[in-house]
Amino acid sequence: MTALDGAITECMGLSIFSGISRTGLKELFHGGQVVTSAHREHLFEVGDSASFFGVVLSGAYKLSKPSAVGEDVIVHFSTPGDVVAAFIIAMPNTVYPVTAIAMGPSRFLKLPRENYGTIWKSNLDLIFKIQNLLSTRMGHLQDEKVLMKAPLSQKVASLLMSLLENNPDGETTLRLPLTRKEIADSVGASVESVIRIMSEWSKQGIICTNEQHINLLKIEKLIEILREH
Amino acid sequence: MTALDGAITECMGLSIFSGISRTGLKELFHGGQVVTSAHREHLFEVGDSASFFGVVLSGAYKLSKPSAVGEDVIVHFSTPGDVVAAFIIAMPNTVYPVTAIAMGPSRFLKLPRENYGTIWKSNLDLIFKIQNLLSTRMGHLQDEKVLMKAPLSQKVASLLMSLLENNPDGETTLRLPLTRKEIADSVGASVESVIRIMSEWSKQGIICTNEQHINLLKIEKLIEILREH
DNA sequence: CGCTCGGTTGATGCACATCAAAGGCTGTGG
DNA sequence: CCACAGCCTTTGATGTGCATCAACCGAGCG
Repeated sequence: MTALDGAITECMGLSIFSGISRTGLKELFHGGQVVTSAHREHLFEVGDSASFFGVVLSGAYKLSKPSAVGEDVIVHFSTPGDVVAAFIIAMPNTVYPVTAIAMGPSRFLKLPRENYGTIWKSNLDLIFKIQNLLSTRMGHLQDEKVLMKAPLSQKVASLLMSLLENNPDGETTLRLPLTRKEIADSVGASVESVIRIMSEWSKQGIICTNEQHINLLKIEKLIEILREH
Repeated sequence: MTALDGAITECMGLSIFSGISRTGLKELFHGGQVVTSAHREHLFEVGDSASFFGVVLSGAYKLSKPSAVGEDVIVHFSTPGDVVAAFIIAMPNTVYPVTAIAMGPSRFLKLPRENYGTIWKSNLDLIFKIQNLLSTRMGHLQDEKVLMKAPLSQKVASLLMSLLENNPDGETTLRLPLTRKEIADSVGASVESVIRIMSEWSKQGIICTNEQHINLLKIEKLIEILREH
């Protein structure tokens, strides 16, 4: 229970729950529990019957789908404050369309699916905030599609810039610990190609990595790369 | 007014409005008007301030975004019964993120943005149906992303198969009139490459085109192509 | 001390894009 | 009625961005 109380406190700061009182959150989170995931631990797998949704509290999870070749494609990075699987839960009898895997130690507020149909659904304001969340996520997918024909460097630059949006102003080091492989899986390229591009950027001092944390030193340069051609 | 009445009748058959009475629809469509678009006519442009949303009545519209190169990328084909721009309208002060262009003569039920915030919003059931619509559309975008690394033939096959979903059972000729260029813009390839693949299929009797209407003669073959490698 | 994991580099090949040219078809204006 | 422009399709020749394969290094770890 104390973990849940802590989670409630954490959630009060999130924009998606703004305007909701502590007791309101207690209701929304009824029957919920905080789960902690180790690095690379699976929260749920594609094809599992969808029995819960929830909120990312700390760390991060990557949502990926297996491709025909067996290689996974990452469709979304879920960072703290992100609501996961809410849209799926809204539909009857569904399975998760993606696998959720922890990137580094992470914490997740796990809520029973029933909550959505009852308590969450009755909060119209919340429903619309979730719809907006879904809408912006779709916007990102569309933006990626637009870059389909663009050179790989632009895809990588675009990914890094979009991850920057989660950062507080001025902070240029991405919160998310990202391996080159994960970048490759996200933009649909091979690790080697991503490495070739990023080590070139490192040489030029545009970016700088340590311990999988990427620091975007010269954002103007990245923007320039996006405009190229 | 009579055109609007006709539109109401047409909409009564749509699953998204199921369970809503004629008078209910009259309310939802208050202030609406039926616009007819000629082939290639623009319904709205990317960047326009979003003043209306609506329902496709007949024909079809392609939703596309301009890429850096100037070439357009098609993000969605909207066919009859599809609700367009509802998610955008839900957010305050937004512009259209895509351009909508008629594919052949088409008809569109144009509704003032105010309706969404007032009448539509108060129908919880409708809101959730729209959310599901958004959710499945996002699912398609994700599926496309998974195919990023797949050979072009699979992307084209996947597109054709997904368009088949709109068809009544047994009907294998796509309702949507599609040019090779549109297919290319949708899967992120060049016209020539799409043509090379599809004319090979034509020779093999897998598909058959006339007047931009594509008939999928051997669906098993297409499924086989999707499973390959 | 072997193991896996993340990063890196070079050599080779292929699936596409790109460029070029041409023919049919439709609509439009002189 | 013809000329002309745009659009759609097609085919061939040529080039290239990136995947693939192969090998190697350092770091953490049981």
